Amino acid sequence: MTTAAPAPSSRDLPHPACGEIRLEGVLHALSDPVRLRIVRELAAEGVALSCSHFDLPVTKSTTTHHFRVLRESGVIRQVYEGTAKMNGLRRDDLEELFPGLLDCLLAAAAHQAVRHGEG
Amino acid sequence: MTTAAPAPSSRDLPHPACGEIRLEGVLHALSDPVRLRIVRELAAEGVALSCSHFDLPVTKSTTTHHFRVLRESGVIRQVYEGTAKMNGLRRDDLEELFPGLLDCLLAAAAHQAVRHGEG
DNA sequence: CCCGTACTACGATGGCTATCGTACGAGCCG
DNA sequence: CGGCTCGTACGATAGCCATCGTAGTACGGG
Repeated sequence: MTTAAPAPSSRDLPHPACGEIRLEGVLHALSDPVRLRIVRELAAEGVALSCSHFDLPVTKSTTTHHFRVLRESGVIRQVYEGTAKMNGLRRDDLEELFPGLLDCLLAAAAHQAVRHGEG
Repeated sequence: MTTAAPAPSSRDLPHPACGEIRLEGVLHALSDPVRLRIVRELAAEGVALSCSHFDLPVTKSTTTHHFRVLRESGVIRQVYEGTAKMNGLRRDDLEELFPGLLDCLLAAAAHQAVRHGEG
């Protein structure tokens, strides 16, 4: 079977190990409106999404930059799938490192969104 | 009695109203190690502390800067008291705006501190 | 094989920011 | 008053960072 060897594509991306994820880095990543929006959308959909799925108010170069910041801070995991790059929240890792934090942050963001229109 | 007029000192500092506090700003404020440390210490003590109470690895100028960032982001409240400037967490305001967030962040910071020595 | 789509890499740029040093203002104490 | 402590203001600096445009790579389909 050797089903344990995925290697669907030769391109793979560097992710921080759980022990390397820093709270300050996570907070910094989420302190940008564009990135916070990305994370909120990922959480809402619940599944990995391609970069092109998002309709962001910045160019594609900048979008790439934001996704990289999220990946390098440990917030998301990125995997190539054909030409698409799928982005998924590292929910389990974050939950283990900072229990309850992600949900709390998402709730806070939702709370704020309701207050400032954009329900 | 007109006990409602404090005015203990002519100097008072501008604070954001609750409606002006933005989650992104709070996260950005807490994404700096020095500032996160300040907030953790304020939370641990539970009372307002003077700037000079903290033993930070930066000069006094920089300390002033960090306290201002915390105040302008809505995380702390600063009040002069004689020559000292007392700093207190805006726990109630933050709790109303982002329920549970502050405690969650503090727990995450504590969790990380345990993991990376400094228990 | 050619093309289109998805994303990246690189370089430039302007703005923010963490840091410092020095000089100063505000209150307290002797 | 004179000096002390606390904290600020201002200017400088260096580094980071969000943004863009252009050019390029990787993959899949006709």
